[in-house]
Amino acid sequence: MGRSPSFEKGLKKGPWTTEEDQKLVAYIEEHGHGSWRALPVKAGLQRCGKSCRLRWTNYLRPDIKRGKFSLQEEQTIIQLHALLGNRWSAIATHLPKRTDNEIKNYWNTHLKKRLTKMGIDPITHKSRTAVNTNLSHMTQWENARLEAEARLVRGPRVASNFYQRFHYGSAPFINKSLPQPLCLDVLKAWQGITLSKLSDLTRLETFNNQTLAVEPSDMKTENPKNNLEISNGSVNTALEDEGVQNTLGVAGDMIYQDDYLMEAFTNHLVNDVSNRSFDGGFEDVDNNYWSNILDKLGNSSSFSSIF
DNA sequence: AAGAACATCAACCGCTCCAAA
DNA sequence: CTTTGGAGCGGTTGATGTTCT
Repeated sequence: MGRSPSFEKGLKKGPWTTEEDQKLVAYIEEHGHGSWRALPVKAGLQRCGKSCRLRWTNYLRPDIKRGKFSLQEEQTIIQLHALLGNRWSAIATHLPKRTDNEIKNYWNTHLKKRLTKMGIDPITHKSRTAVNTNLSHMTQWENARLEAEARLVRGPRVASNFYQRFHYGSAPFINKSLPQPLCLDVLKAWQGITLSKLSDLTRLETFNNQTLAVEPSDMKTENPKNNLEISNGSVNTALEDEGVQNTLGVAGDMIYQDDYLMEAFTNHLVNDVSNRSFDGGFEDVDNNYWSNILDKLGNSSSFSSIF
């Protein structure tokens, strides 16, 4: 837009000093930021408005949570990234008190590398290892997701439409007068269910005395695609008794761990929506679709009963 | 101990979006 | 409808810190 770079106006660049921070905070606390462009002069800062806005939104704002990301935050980022791609601001809206910049940095410096180490393409979220004896039964879910993503990621516009239509309900065919159940709320609901059910599973380890082949540390950190092996049929029975077998995605003799289960659910969701949208147009995916899933999640959390 | 290599993250740049004129 | 300019987004840079050789 032809705005002059800050250096042409003799404005300061680089790291902010404590004094500058204090000036900015003091001004905004008293007057609000108002026009960012006008703010620096009023606040007595030799900075461009853009620099002030960035400093405030990414660092000085009082409602910012700093420090290490929790496991749940990491999971949320990975899941949302699988769904939304590099739309950091959209991802940030679902991580309270975290900034898009922080999430972006965290993804690039930690999560991306971790996924790569695990053999997962951080862009497509596809497993790089075609053959893995322990994962062979996951192929169906993986394929379903890939097919769905392939349709969705034909171009940024398609992906963008997908997100905007489902998240914001901004498409003209959606009745804006109704409250919009959000697809990401569905994901959150599912996440809540799987996390609670994993607590059940942990309890079952001691209940059954036939331990699942997993250490607590494996359940939460470096290897989300580790499987929980059921050591014998009695555990299966116990799971059925608990009513969590289907919920936890038991397939054959395996149970998917929480992270993978979340991803599997996302895949089902993307696939289901994608199929509907291409078969009958986006019009088919409206409030009722999300309400329906939320209802089903409230009553039953199995894949088969939802999709 | 020293310097090279790598990791982290605050900050910047260029671009797009969108409301207002 | 077109133009303008403010705000925000995502990619990238570079200063600084940490680890490795």
